[in-house]
Amino acid sequence: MSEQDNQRGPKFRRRAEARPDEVLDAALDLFITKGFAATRVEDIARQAGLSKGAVYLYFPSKEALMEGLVRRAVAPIASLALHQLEGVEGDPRLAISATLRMVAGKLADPRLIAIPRLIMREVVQFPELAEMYRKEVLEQIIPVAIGLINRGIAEGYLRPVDPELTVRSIVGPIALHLILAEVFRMTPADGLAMDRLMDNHLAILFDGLSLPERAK
Amino acid sequence: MSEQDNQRGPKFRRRAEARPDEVLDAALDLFITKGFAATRVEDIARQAGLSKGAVYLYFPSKEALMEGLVRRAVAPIASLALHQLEGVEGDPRLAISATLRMVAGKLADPRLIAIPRLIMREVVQFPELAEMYRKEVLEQIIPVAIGLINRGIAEGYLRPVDPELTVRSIVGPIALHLILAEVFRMTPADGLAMDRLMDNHLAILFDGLSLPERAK
Amino acid sequence: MSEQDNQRGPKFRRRAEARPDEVLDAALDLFITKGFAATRVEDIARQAGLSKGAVYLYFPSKEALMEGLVRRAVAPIASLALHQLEGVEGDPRLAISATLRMVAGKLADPRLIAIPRLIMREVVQFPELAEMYRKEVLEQIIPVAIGLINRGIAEGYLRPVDPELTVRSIVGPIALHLILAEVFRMTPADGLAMDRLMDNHLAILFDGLSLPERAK
Amino acid sequence: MSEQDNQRGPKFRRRAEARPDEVLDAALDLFITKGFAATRVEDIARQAGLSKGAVYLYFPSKEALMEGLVRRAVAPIASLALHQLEGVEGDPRLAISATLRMVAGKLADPRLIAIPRLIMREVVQFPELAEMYRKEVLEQIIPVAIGLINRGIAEGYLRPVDPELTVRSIVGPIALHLILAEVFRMTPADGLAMDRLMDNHLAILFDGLSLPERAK
DNA sequence: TATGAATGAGTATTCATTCAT
DNA sequence: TATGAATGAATACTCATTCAT
Repeated sequence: MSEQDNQRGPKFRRRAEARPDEVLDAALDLFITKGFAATRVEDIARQAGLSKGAVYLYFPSKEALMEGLVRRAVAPIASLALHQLEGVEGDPRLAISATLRMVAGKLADPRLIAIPRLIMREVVQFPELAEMYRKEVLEQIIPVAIGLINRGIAEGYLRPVDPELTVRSIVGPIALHLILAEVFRMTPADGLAMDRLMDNHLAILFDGLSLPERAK
Repeated sequence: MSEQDNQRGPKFRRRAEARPDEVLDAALDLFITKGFAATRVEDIARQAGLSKGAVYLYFPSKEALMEGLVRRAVAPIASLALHQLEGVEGDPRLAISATLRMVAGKLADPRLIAIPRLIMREVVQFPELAEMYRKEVLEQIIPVAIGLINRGIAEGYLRPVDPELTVRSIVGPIALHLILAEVFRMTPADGLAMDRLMDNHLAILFDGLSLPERAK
Repeated sequence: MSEQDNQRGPKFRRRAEARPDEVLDAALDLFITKGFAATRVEDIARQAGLSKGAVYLYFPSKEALMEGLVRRAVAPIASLALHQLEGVEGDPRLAISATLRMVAGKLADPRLIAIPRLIMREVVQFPELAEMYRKEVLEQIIPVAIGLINRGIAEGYLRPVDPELTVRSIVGPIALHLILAEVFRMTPADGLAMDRLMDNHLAILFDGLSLPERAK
Repeated sequence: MSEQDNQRGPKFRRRAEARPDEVLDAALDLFITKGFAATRVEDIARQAGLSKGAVYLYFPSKEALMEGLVRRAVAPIASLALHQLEGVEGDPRLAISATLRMVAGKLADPRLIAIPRLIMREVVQFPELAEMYRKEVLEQIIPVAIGLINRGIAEGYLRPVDPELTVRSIVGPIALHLILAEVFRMTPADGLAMDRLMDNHLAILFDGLSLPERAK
């Protein structure tokens, strides 16, 4: 089999083992761009550089692509934040700041918010995917965060808040910032400005919006 | 002929005036429950209590239903919050608290979050609807909120923050709370607990998560 | 009931008896312009100045409109030519010329070719209409024409031709001229030029295309 | 696996190369038999021996079938008559006779009149098809016929007639004969009798209907 | 493995016809 | 008579999935 044989593919054919991943990449792109329903399997195939029939060699159905997509994304995302939060000592605000800045950085990467966005969009069609994401990602990360907050409270760093609800206060502003940007195209004049958002958010988060009354 | 007679009786029921609204109600229900693509026009018709053909008397296409839905929702939502925020005097934190609690209460009503949820889900298919929502709702409300924050800063109530980004800090936690609940079925053990969320959120928002160092 | 009552109709409401005819006029117009299948009953109603439902007061179905159309057209057309051809004496070529010129004139009137054109177009859907037209129009006229030719032969005016087939030679050129004009938009540079066609046609018809060999 | 196996056996038959042509054959049959509007794409598919979906592999729409039909028919028809008329020498009446008899024979073949009949019927829906037929067929053939007539006149074989209008006199009787037969089921007692028609027509065409006055 | 022709279930939309008013 | 809102059968077209090669 000569070089000519590779005519219509990418420069060189990837090892077959990478195929399912290429299909998932293509599917993710298109599901994000056009939604699940409006994406044709043939589009995915073409974008992945193989034929419609071949997609079915790797995934038994279009729905299986969705599941595969989430399944693939779940593990690395979960471990990502855990390593940041586990085993930190001292002032938990430092850990929160650092982790949040790291997470915010990651989330600005379209490939990484893609999965939760996809789930948010298609949750009515695929409720089991939301559940999987919850179990594999959220329920791994949130308890760690809660533990951190609890420790912060116990050690006198943090006000005695409800840790579970406080997670919303920590992450919510970033989530809303991204939604406004992605869904409604509303960003500050200088773009996504994630750094400025984080500065502003962390300042308020830790020290509050109220101006300390000086002359007390 | 009594009222009961109209229940499901004759083949032809006559113009109800409210028909378009009934159709939109049905469409909203189903679009939320199943998504736009998976909802059949016939389902909408049945749910609205009329025939498939009749839907087309009021709306020229399935897409027009989506547009009609957003268009109908846009005006009242916008005016809702504006009346809360305009013309308030004194400590803006009181206005923010009151408005936020009101908004949070409204958003717990499924009919009201329905539209933004729908837009978030279908934005790739109907980007113009997101834009309409932005113009008619978000760009009406947000500047008022920004104005309030600016006044609060000027009058010495609030820390000198970036008002535009601070809006994310004010509303974000509520948004995330709702997303976790609606999309991922993650609520506190006692349910949506919106009141507790608001208490916790406002405490942090205004006074910060950090415990004031007393004995310093 | 005052003048005001007539608001939305034509200047004054026609006598009700004329209604069916108005409906047929409208139907003919539209069937010719758009074809039977592509014409909506509502279009006919609107063009006739009444409501969709009212059409069904006069005609039980859309197909009945077609039938009514042909039925109405049949009688006058038939009698038209008959009066020209019956009881003429002397050289039948004069009668043929006169009648043909008259017929050609009539056929240039869009309202009059409309019916045969309509039948030609819709014959597969309504074969019984073609049959009706044949019985009521063609089989009335053609025998008279044949009789005329036969007399012309017997009296030594005409060559001994097949009268039935000769009818095609007499009328065919006009038919083709109209088809080329109507269907394929092919007319001489100066328009339909029906007079010139008739002159040319009759010259050939009676005296032949061949140049008489003079010097014989 | 024998030829018989393809009769109607497996669910999937494989690319026959001739598929588009088979689909057009089926479409022509049905369009002629039932008209364009009354023919369902599924009927065409069944008649062509494949599935509805497969039709759309070859033609993007039902209308494209019409266009394909005319496009396919156009070239051979045009060249057909041209070869008859071009380059003939001597008495043009011989060429006219021969060509006309040939054309008449062809037109008696249902497959060949099918296209012009179809165009005549559907011209209001598809005016561009009539135009295509005019350009590709009529405007190819008619000028050649006109040239032949002009030569006949110049060489003293024919009377000085208008060549463009004379084409109607040459072809019209055949056209009308076919219309009477096809549309109105009016044929001579012995059937279509095309030969007798041609004899009668050509006799009149060349020598006229008038009996030469012998005793002159 | 890989292809892509073929299948056929599924759905938005149209429009003749009905009927309450 | 007259209206036009309402009905629902009918149909073009799409696309996930299959399978002969």
